[in-house]
Amino acid sequence: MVSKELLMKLFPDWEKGLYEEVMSHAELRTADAGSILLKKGQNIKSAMLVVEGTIKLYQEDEEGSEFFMYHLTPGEACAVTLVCNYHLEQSQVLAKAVTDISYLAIPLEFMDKWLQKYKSWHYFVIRTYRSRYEELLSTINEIAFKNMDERLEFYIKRQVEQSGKTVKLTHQEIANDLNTSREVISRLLKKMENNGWIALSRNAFDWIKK
Amino acid sequence: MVSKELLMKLFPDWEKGLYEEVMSHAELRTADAGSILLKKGQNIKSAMLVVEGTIKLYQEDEEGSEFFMYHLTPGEACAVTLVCNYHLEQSQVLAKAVTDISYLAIPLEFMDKWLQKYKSWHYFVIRTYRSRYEELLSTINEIAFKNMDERLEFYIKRQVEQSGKTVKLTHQEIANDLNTSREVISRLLKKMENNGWIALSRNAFDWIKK
DNA sequence: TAGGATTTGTGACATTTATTACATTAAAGA
DNA sequence: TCTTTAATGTAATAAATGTCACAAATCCTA
Repeated sequence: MVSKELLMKLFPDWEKGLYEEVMSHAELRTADAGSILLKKGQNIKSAMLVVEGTIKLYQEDEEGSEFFMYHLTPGEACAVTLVCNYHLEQSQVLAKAVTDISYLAIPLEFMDKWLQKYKSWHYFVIRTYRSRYEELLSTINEIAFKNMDERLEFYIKRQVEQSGKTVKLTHQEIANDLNTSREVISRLLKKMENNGWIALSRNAFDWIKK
Repeated sequence: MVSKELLMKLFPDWEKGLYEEVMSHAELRTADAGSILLKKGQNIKSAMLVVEGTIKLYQEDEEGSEFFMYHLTPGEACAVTLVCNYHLEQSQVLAKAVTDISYLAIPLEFMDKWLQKYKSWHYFVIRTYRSRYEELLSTINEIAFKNMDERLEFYIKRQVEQSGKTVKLTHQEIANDLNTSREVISRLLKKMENNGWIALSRNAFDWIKK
């Protein structure tokens, strides 16, 4: 069970009654770093609100390649799971836990009830969609207009925002997120090191620019 | 002024009172084919609901290149204009009329009022954001995973859905929408013609595949 | 209908990214 | 420590796309 205090901290704009409902109907689940929370094509069974840790959202293609879109952090919700009219709705995205996480899983039948009942929930859903829409816009901005060196820089900065100067990712993992090859990332990281932007080590590097 | 009948046809799920409000507060505006309705960075002054014609939504980069994302057709609304908390909100996107259009312009002060007052408006906003989010997902799917030949095919199919088998666009215009060069498009279209997918002519071509 | 403007076709070449192939290095176990 | 595995470095080459240059076709207008 989640405490009301925690809920109020994570979701400060909710109505009183909504906290109570969440406490009685949401299940607090945990998942290990690296585990897959939602797959493309999988039926959505519950809404997902992040309590602790970081989740990465991906677009998945037919062959199983994954393209990183944005992070979800505590107090944020997975937009696609919030609006499911019928139970057979399938996920369009892939969600993976980056760290060990805990999240609230809310059965879908409450989604429509709460939309009817709580204004603050309605606003929460709208704000969630709006902010995810904006994340996708900036993702599109990157891939539509920029070359891999700039995209990598943007990508690293987003990681640094999430988890600090030390980025604990292998070149291969970064390559997968950006849908390119490991060699390309190795070369570009080496160039960044030569420029004094990062300090490379094994399985990780530090962002030291500026 | 718009008739209630038209509104009911375009926006069938609204509440009675909402139709009245729209009729008294929305301004029906027209714009010529090709005109720009919203620029990146421009202050948003009113919400935009399409009544007639087609609008194209673009992502714009710093140098002014434009990348096509999706169409808006009658009964649809421009998501970014629907949720503006304060009046200084700036547009993240570029909106252009493809055909001569008419649309409802609703002053921003009503956005929050109607969210408070009309459930059907709330649902309308959520549905709008959800469907635009999904459009962006499929746009990302194209640019992240596919080569230009497949992207061009996808692009043409979307045009055909909008305006029929005859696509009235120059190679240069298509190149701008896909952020590539005219030569690339000319070559790929020529290949499609050789494959019997399209019939080329000046300023336009026909999609004849299948 | 001649001349100019726009659109399209196409070759040559540059750049960016992807692929292949291996060597080297660091970490993890046995 | 020695072995094994995973991660990284790097060159050579291929493929996709972008750029430049100019010809040809089509349309528009004087």
